[in-house]
Amino acid sequence: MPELPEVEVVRRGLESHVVGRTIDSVQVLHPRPVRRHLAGAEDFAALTAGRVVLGAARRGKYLWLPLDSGDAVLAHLGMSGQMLVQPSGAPDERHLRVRFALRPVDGGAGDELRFVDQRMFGGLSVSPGGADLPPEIAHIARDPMDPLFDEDAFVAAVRRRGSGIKRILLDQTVVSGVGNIYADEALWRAQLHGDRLGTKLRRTDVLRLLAEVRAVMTAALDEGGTSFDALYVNVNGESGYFDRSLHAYGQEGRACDRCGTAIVRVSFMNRSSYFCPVCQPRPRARRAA
DNA sequence: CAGTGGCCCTGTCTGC
DNA sequence: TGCAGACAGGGCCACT
Repeated sequence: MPELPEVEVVRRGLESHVVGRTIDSVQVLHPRPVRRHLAGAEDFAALTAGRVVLGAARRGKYLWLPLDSGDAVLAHLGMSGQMLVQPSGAPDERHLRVRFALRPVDGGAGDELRFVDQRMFGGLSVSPGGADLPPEIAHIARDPMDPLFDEDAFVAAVRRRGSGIKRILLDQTVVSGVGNIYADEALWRAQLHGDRLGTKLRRTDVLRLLAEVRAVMTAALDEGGTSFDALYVNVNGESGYFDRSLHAYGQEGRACDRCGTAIVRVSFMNRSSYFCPVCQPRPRARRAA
């Protein structure tokens, strides 16, 4: 369940291990992860083989690798995607989907960049001319850790919307990189209920919430960064971050770390929301329900 | 146009 | 034991 901090950790790993390398050959082992590449798997391989990777960039949860052709490999990890660098010859992972053979450097052993994805919500595509910013994701807002993130615009966008603040946090066109876990954690820290309407929030509430989004992401990044030395991306729930630092997400029935009240779980958009019913009181009833 | 909710996908876990 | 169903969930898209 990679969210922004985990994706950033992956980006750093790609930056140090893949940037500057030449892709010798590409093998697509399952069509679904390249479904967004409409021209098909063979075209995907043809456009990436022989190219040099010039960088590793990220916006929100999207990653892209600018190539020397001016195109970019655009990637989304979905909820179970991994990018692994493995020695060529290492046994294939059970859910290996795409293999990029990297040209050996200085006569060293060859290795591979592997896209592994169990549930295949994620995927790869080649973005034509997308080296700077793939047009496919140009509509996505900057994330809260981006130096160019516009706080005033964020506050204005939130206060313009008649949806609950949690849904707004998850809307990639308002702010990117926030998923279900960090949304619940930030709302708990800011003591706001996710159903509070954007239009009814005060500027100070929104700014406090934004600060908490950044705080929880920064904490996760600090912890995630340390367990990543060998470019080993563990996205199967054991980042070490989950058990130690979560106050709300997944804590149903456990005492709130602030007031001791049992954390409540409710269904939300085909998933779950967790919150403290005392620290994060529901907004006043919104007519029939 | 803004807002809402369904769907995609597979592995794991729970309950009958 | 075996099977059905719930659950995990980001982002897209159809619909109101």
